[in-house]
Amino acid sequence: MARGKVQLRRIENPVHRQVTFCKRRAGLLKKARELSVLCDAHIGIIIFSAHGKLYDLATTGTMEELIEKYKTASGEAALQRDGGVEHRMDPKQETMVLQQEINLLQKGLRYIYGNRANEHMTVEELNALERYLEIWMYNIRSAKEGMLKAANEILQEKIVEQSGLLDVGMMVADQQNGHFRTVPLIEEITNPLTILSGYSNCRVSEMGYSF
Amino acid sequence: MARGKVQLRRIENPVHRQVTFCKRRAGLLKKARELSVLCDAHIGIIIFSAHGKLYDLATTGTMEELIEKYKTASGEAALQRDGGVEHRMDPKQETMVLQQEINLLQKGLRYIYGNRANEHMTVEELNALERYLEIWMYNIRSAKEGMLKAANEILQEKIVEQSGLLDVGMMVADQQNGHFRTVPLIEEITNPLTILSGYSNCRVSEMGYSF
DNA sequence: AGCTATTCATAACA
DNA sequence: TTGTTATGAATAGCT
Repeated sequence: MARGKVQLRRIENPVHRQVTFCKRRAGLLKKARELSVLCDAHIGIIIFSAHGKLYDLATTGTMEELIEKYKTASGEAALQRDGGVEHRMDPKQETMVLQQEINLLQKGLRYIYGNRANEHMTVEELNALERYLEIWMYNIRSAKEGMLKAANEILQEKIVEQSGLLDVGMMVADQQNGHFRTVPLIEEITNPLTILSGYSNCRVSEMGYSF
Repeated sequence: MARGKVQLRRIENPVHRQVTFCKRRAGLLKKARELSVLCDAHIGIIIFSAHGKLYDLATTGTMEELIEKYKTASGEAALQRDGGVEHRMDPKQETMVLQQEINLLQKGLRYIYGNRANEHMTVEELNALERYLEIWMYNIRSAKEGMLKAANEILQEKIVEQSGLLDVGMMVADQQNGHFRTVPLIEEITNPLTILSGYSNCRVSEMGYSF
């Protein structure tokens, strides 16, 4: 920033690095204090030097209070507070949320293929991220389709062998009226994450599979 | 800092204050990232706007990790920190870990899909996201495999045993009748990524698959 | 730690 | 919001 443009990479010279660390750290904390005052913001900053020494700033109250607020705001504390069950949303609402989340995932994936230049990451890093997400998407879709398709095929097959006395299909109870209804098959399920995470997240026995 | 020296007090004009908040917040986070890279520092920043909206940055790993380091470094006794197994099995702890994964993924998505100028991920965060995705993939495969295997076994078993007396399919009991366990399909799923990270070391048989 | 020469950040404006 | 520009600030390289 002065007498030479700075390169955005680690300063190799230890002396230079230490000096820069002191100066910029002071600058960063000053900026934070200014932002806090100018805009009524509450700011907490935690800095660990390379050797592990801690520097911190809390413009409002204590760092602990900010951390608590952070945990609440980032959604973690909410689950702990109200015991996990009662606060849960109605299934349909939850489904909508999940669907939106999946849409966002899919949008993100589409965006990757948009081939945008980026100034904050190296090409190698972006490529690595792309590869992971490609693999991710592939496996999600494959797993979803493979699992449900195979499950349906097995069911169909077994039922046919049993001479068709039984109702064929996956059934699930409607929690509202206690009636059974058919579980949507693969065509209706556009959200691979939801499906897999749903099954994965539960023990099968707890899911009420009954054959 | 330009076209007029700034006064270090709250900006009264709401429009000016909001604009300044946006710009200076971006500047602050940029400075933090630079300091982190240049000097090998690990930095966490928590910003609450006047209205309570959260903005955060963790240049290394996750904010939670930095908070843990902070609590240790600042001499506070770490709360309820004990043996790995018990710790791992505690649902609340598990929820915390999973929520961290979710936050990371969502941040990744914001980075990918949203305005890259406003959302930044460090290499460390990207690496963490990569690790989560790997675990995720592994568990999806395990779950799929486990489900199909279990389903096959049970279908074989039950169909032979029951000789077609029972309905074949996935059934769920109404929670009220107590006869079957409720299937926590959607309502137990707080987020797609919440998959199995707690079960990643379990074999299918250990996951309680039973029909 | 101080001291500039420069680059950077950004307040006001569009 | 997004961009432009005139200026005030921050700071890299030296002492």
